[in-house]
Amino acid sequence: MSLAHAVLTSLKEKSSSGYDLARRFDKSIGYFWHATHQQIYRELARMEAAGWIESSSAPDAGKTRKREYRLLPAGRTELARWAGEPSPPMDLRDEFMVKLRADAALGEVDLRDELRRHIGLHREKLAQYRAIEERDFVHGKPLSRHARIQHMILKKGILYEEGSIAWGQEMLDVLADG
Amino acid sequence: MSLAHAVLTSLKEKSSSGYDLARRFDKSIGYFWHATHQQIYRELARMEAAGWIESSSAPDAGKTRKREYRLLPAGRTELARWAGEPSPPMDLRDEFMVKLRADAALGEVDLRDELRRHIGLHREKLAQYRAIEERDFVHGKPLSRHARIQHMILKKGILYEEGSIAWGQEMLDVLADG
DNA sequence: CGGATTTATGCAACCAGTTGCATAGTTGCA
DNA sequence: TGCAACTATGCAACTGGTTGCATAAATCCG
Repeated sequence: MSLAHAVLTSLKEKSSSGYDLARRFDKSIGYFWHATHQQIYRELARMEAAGWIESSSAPDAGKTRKREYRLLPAGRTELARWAGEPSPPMDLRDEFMVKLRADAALGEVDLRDELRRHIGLHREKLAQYRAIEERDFVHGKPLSRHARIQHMILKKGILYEEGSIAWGQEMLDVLADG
Repeated sequence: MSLAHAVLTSLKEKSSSGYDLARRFDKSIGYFWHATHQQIYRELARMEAAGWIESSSAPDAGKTRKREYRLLPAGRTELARWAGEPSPPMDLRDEFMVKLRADAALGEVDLRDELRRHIGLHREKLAQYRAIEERDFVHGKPLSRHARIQHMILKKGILYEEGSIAWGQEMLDVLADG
């Protein structure tokens, strides 16, 4: 399971509350591993019970229930152990591909509008990623190892979105001829 | 949920036993939606209860328990209804990306061997896909709408594998400099 | 002042996917 | 003849992910 370890990584970078983690997730590792706030709270509770992290009322909590979670040495050890293990290659699960195949078999469904919508979504994400790239990585100055790895992770996302857009255009041509 | 509809699509193409479906799954739509034999048998039972498919002892069953499942009109209607609904864009869930990020944060994990292994797996899949492409789609003769759509689905897979290989090479350079 | 939105946490129920195991007939082969 | 491998189906238990809901304080804004 990766969610716990993704959270540990986030906490290594910065001690945070569950809420902050949930938001930061969507803007970083979330490109490759999405999680709802529910899952994150559940993992935090488990990991605290396992002694991987600890928590206390957040410094900026005021009267709220806000808690801050911090990585413990046992959590760091566990993260390193897990990172060194082999991982299965990503498996693709694309519902739209299944629908295309259904259309191929039935020949009575018009998927062009839906495909155009998807291309639009890919364009939006690509624009977001490019904005982050320009802001964080591309201004000539030399980058740290940490930053170069993060840049490559972002690039993987950019590559995927670009590929999806190009492929979508071609698919649109095929559906138009039908 | 898509698994049921992926199975319906397969049955539209050809009435089959659960075992055959499980094997064909890995060689077609399985690129974009993997399923174990367990899941498939469970879906078949549900769909038969719902009246979407029917079954009888397979013609070539002999003394075995082998059953053949067939699509019913209600199943075809359901498949068309579902295919016309909007679908969420695929969400990426790549464990290796999470590990890379852990490495970036910890700076003590060497992921180069694992990355090389992944590049190798992508090359293997790419070779498989290319072999299927040559066998089924590329011999000059004009293709039906059905075949052109299937070809595009395969191309999506090819594009993904090619992108992963190229990206992996670049990532290897970044990890080498560390 | 008061209602809408945002921050922040969490329970409970459900659903989908995975794993381990059991069963039973068929085929290959030494 | 016997046993290993393959075809074929299925149950039960578990894990991970999703959805709906509940709570509660802070902040925004007319």
